[in-house]
Amino acid sequence: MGVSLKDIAERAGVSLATVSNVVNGYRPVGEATRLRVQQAIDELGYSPNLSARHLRSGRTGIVVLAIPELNNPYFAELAGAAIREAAGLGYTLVMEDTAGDRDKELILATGSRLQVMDGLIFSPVSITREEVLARSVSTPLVLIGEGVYDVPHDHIAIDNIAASHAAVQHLVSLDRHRIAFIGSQPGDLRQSAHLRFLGYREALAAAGLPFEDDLVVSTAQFGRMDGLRAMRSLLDLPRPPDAVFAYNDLIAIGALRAIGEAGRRIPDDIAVIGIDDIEDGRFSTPTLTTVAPDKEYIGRLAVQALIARIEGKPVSPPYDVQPPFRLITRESTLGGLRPIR
Amino acid sequence: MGVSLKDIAERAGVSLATVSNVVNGYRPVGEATRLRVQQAIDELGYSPNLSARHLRSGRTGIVVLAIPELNNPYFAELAGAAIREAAGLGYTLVMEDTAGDRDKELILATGSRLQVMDGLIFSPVSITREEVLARSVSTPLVLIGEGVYDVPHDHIAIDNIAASHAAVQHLVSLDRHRIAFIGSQPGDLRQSAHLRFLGYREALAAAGLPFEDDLVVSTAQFGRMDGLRAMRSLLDLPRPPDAVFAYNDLIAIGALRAIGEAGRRIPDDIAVIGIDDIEDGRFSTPTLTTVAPDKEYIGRLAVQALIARIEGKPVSPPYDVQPPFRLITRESTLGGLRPIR
DNA sequence: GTGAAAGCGCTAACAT
DNA sequence: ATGTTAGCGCTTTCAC
Repeated sequence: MGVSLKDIAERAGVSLATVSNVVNGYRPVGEATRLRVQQAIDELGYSPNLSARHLRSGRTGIVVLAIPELNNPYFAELAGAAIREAAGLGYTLVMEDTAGDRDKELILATGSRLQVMDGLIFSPVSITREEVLARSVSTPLVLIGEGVYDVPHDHIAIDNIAASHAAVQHLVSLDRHRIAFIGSQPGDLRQSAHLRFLGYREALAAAGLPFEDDLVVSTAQFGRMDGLRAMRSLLDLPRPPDAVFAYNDLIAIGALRAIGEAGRRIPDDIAVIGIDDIEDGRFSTPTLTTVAPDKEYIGRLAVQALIARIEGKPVSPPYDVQPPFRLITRESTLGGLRPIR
Repeated sequence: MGVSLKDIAERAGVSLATVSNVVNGYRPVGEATRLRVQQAIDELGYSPNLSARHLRSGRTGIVVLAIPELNNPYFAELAGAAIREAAGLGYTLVMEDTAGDRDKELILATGSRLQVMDGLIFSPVSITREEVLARSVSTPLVLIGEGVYDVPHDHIAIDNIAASHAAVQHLVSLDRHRIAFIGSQPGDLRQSAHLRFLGYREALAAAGLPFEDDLVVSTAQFGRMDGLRAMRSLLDLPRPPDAVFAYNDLIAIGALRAIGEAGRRIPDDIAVIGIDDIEDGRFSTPTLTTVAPDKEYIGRLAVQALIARIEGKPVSPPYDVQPPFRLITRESTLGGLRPIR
């Protein structure tokens, strides 16, 4: 094993507790003593054994961020912000890719793995509200995204209905009348798909446009290939849409490709909008109009809220935060060639 | 705290050691006893406290994967494979984004944080060979990528010179004579940029093509925006290139965009090839020709090698593995419209 | 096949 | 301001 507190204590001729206090600063230490101890630490190259500390204190210093797809740049960008924030607050963030798998999600939510982590930031997709409610462990839990609502935990998610409404409203303002939606889910899998669908219908209604079943396509996953396939089926329709609202940017990018392959022009024939503002969409051809949630904000806030709970700070009721979003218009709806800044 | 071994022991009327053996199977346990213990475990919902186990065993069960950019899909894809492999072998993988920062890399390599981790998988970019050699701690280290060579650690990296050679050779076979390279680094920052540059020169020489200083552009980072800017400067040349070999796919995608903005055709006017085979390039317009390293293989192998060292398995000298790569031709060099399978 | 007990390194309550 | 000490939950050696 490495150098321990005891080694330092002996070297500096002080007690264990004093060394601990120099390291952690829980109690004041005399200047002369501190210096001697610090010197011993430097000489011997001491660094604390976290397992021991955690065994003693009952905390591990580990928080878990569980997301459904590490491959999705949306989550990768969000995770980056979360990792930095956690590190800044003295915690280690471990990422867990659930792949949307029900069993994995259940294990995480009910907390069999809880002995390892102080808290969990969770973006569920397959799990139900009841299953989260049934959770018995007291490890703090912060939910992000729209998998589950109305549970007694901090929750951070953009207003999906409003965001979708804004997206579709943008297409309407461009005088599109046959607006498709890609990404609806059969059943309730991925709740946010449903919410975004609602926002879509709401905006259609507000614009006095009819709703057409044919123009809604569900997808198995939420990746580029799903968008490509869905768009192809839309293009095969007797009367294809003149605009597409995609559940997310990845799907939208797949749709862009399908439209291009079919020889249709964007946005002249078909305009496309997504949600997420991933970097791909800023550089695609054409560039992708999107609704941008503040990922940095979401990632940091989730970590802050979680750690506040872990450390017993807030007596407040669970937060329910709706982070800001904004419409970013680009070539896929506005047309033209708009050189990147 | 949760349920402990002691609770189980009392409930089942056996000793601590017996419960431990049921859980870990180090020693045989009588069938009847095992059953009683197992029942107690199930009833009380016991799961071992890892901090205690690790304190006792001197291991943490944590391995760290340190990469320079979590945002780069190449690393995100590789990380996914590594996380799964680690989990399968009973380890927790923690990701650390160094952002290529020298200080962060030094701390990681010299091992101040070592008490927390059993081993490190490291993709260095700013650190030197000497600094890695100077490392005093014995925590196993596996290097991936080309930051550092000839150090006494397992090392996994594609043959960069050969990969670059193959890429440039492909452009040559398309009868391109003015082939540019984007991503060279001033100084030795990111060694692989230098190696890919060497492969580029080698292929030019092999084809009997002259080397032109003007056609080599260095970039600050390795992202889409860097590729965009570099390509713009190339387009401003009196005699722009007729092909571009980019350090990676992200840069290549930025270049695609710049070429499109300038109204040139791909590949008719300028052909583009990258390295990495990230998903973006499979769906871009045009789709991107690339050299594909086997990311899944690299991620899994790195974890396997590391854990073998941690568990003291191999007496073998450090591996130096060159994972396979292959050329994937797409529209950005072949032209046409090639519908995605 | 099973039990008793030492001790991993640390923190915090209790002394001085 | 500093020291002493009791465990946190577990693995493992030594007994039986």
